[in-house]
Amino acid sequence: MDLPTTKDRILDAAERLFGDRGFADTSLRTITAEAGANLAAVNYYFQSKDALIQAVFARRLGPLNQERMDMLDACEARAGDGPLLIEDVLRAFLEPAFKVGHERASTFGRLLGRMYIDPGDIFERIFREQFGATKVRFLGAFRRALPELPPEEMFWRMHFLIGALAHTMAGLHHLKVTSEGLCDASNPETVLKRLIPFLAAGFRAPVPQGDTPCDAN
Amino acid sequence: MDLPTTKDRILDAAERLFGDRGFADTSLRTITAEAGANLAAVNYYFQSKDALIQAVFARRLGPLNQERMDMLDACEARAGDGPLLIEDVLRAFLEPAFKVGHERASTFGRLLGRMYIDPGDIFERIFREQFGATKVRFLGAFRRALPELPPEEMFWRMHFLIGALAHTMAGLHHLKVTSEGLCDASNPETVLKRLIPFLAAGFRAPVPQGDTPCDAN
DNA sequence: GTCTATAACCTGATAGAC
DNA sequence: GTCTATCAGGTTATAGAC
Repeated sequence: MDLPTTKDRILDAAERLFGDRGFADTSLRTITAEAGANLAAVNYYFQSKDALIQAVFARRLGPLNQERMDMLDACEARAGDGPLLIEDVLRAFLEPAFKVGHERASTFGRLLGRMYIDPGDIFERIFREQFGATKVRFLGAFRRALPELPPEEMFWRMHFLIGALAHTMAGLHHLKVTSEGLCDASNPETVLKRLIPFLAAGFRAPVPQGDTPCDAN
Repeated sequence: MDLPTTKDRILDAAERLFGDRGFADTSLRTITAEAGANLAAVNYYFQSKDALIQAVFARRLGPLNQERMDMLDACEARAGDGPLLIEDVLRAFLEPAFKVGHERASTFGRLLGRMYIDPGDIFERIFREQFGATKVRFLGAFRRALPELPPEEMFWRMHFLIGALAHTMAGLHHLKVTSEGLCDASNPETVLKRLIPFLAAGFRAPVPQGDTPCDAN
């Protein structure tokens, strides 16, 4: 077995430190020091700090979103012409995220959660490049699972879903402190078993008044 | 009517810029330039950048959490010995946040959303100092509204609630883009009318298996 | 590929004139 | 209270030796 390359060690260190402290607060010096690499190495392998940030995300987001699609494929194959269960769609979207968070000792989990909130043009681009196809596929699946939901309401509920996901992944430590150790998230399945029913019930909630339903015309 | 003081102009500029770009990415020079003040003024009125960040939060969070408590008081007075409706507890927690976000042209809204995610010891302290009493009061109210919910599950669901709130406030622009302009949140009541039913249904969802209910002994 | 050295710049903070 | 000037230190990025 080969030792990890310098490039990989830099990516690993960056992933952990960005997740811990944020992007602006993590210097290339800190990253290369933790990676046991030279400061100049980060400019040799990547061109700039921004490019390093992009590389950190690209390494995980490609496989992550592929797994989401695969799970959704399996869901739809199983459903055939029958109804699509909202719980299954939610699991296809959430489980790969929590699994990669857990595998990487939750380092990438914090990072993924932070991506949705942190500012900067980089993230707008990362989002467009990495999530475009995923967004379209899941939007369709959510609509198929809940056809009576008006499009506007669907976007809102997906927005709430993203919020619960991002904060749950980024703030698990926060939860442990607040609950005085009662809540433990060392196993991704523990989180999913609670998050999926919560969100499924939210998605199934009656549509608030004043909205035009999909099939009103 | 008096013009805003230099101190207030600095606070206003800091509030806006911190919300837009984050804390580490906003320099004191940028803040004082936007405020039309001198760089040294920020160290004259506040002692340090950290102290300025704290002041920005303290100016709004005190009144915000007081209003939450007041609304909860009114809820509980109305309920008397009867049941407490989860929708009312949620509104007491959410409405003041969205109202302050809207009044301030959503500048403080983005900032408030970011607070939950951004790193650093400052925020842990802000959270402890500003939210301690609020957390205790609302935990009690949520328990009274849903007494059958096990404590662990309650913490999880409050965690999901915070996530939906934070991301909804911080990422409203994101939602507008994703929905291609379909979703508009210029009015706080519009958001609440969608968020409260979604979350209420989530809180009322059946408890997942394997949990010990409150009244199991 | 990996290093040292350094350029060019930005940061928060402060001293001291007015 | 408000300004200029500056300090001391950090940052990214790069040039060039090995």
